[in-house]
This record gives sequence, C-alpha cells and structure tokens, in this order.
Amino acid sequence: MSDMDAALICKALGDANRLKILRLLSGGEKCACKLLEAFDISQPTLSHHMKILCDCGLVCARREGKWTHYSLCGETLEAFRTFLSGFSAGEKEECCQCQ
Amino acid sequence: MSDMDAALICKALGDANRLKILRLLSGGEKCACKLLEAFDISQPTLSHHMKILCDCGLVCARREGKWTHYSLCGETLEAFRTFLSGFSAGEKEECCQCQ
DNA sequence: CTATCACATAGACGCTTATCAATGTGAGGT
DNA sequence: ACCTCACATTGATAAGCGTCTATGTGATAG
Repeated sequence: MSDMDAALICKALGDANRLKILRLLSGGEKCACKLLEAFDISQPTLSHHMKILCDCGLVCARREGKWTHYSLCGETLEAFRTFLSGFSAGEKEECCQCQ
Repeated sequence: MSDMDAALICKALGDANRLKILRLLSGGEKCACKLLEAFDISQPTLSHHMKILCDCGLVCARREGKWTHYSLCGETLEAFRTFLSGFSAGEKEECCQCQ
C-alpha cells in the first residue's frame, strides 16, 4: 500500500460520521436506507460519505434492484493495519550538535 | 480509545507530509532541524504539522536546550491499531424488502 | 408510458486546513 | 547586555471539506 492510498484511507477515517458508518457496517452488510436511519444527516450527505469510503476501498457497494448494499472490505482494512505496522518507535539517533 | 481520539489521529494521518514525518521518526528520535531537511516546506509549516502530531498523541516532543527532539509514541500507535481491530467485515444482514 | 422509490450528482455556502511571511520566545554564546 | 540560533505563534490567503437544497438517474410498479 502506497502513502497516497494510506492518506486517502486516513482522510476517509478522519470524520466521526464515517467512523460510525464503519462501526455499523462491522455488524454486517447494510443498505443505504438503513444507514441513513442512524444519522441526522441528509440523504445526499450520506451518499457523499459512502462515495469517500468506497473510493478509498474501505467499503464495497453491491447494487440489487433499487437498493445499494454496503459492506466493509476486510482486505483493505487488513492492508491498512499492515501499513500502520510499518511505523514503530525506534531507538534514539544522533542528531545535531546536542549529542 | 474514543471515536473522537481516533478521528483526531486519523485526521493527523491524513496528510502525505505527516505520514512521511512518521516514517522518518520510525527510524528513531529526530530533532526538528533534521526533519525539516527532508521536506520542501517552511519551518513554520513543519512546526504546525508537529503540533498536530503531538496533540493527537502520535508523537512526543523532548526539549533539550535549543533543540526539540521528536519521537513516535508506540503506545498511541498500538492503541490506534487496536481501535481499528474493532472493525471487521461481518456477515450479510437482512435489510429492506430486498431479502 | 407515467409515477414512484432509492440513491447519485450538481451547485452553493460556511468552516476547516495547509501554507507562507513576519514576528515572538527562550536558551546559549560572546 | 546583546546577539544568534532553534523553534513556536500570529495573521493572511487559498484550497479543501461537510453539509444542505435542488435535480438527475435507473429500476420497479401500476
């Protein structure tokens, strides 16, 4: 996963509403109308958030007739966790004249 | 970790420059002047990014004379990874009339 | 074909954010 | 005391983001 992909995912996660959406989808696949019930936002706003979550790969959309079903993408989540594992607090390094 | 804490961390991570800073700090503690060399941004801009990274707990600052040394906070990183583990792709649920 | 339903898109508005130049601050050095 | 160095803060500006209303689209029902 590239830095650009990761930054996209981070931006997608950096909103309380979208975190709540992910939590709801953790319970399993849900359609947009069910998600909308859990929020005080308008339908276009939810649609906007879903687009962001889908564009970064965290969520998958499945059309079925009039309805759109959304679900978490476990692969992307796992890849992102792996990406984060690349960061780790290391040892002190010599730096400047202060050493 | 609360949703608000997590959203703060996500927002902090949602910038390519700050991701690069974290990668640099993965190599160990570094002072601001060393970090600045790796970027094409001004010193106030770097200071701004460091503040965001410190405020969300991902990075710790250590003053030593004129210099400020920054390092990754492993505890916060680990807590964030744990937070992400709370999300997982579940099973399909009944939803709407389409089932 | 027309109407309705579920969702997406477009455009507008206010708020936040990234960035810079200018200035402030606090520690050392002379 | 004064200056310099390393970094923080301030104020301004442009870009981005979340939200809304209004409208478009594509599928289903009558």
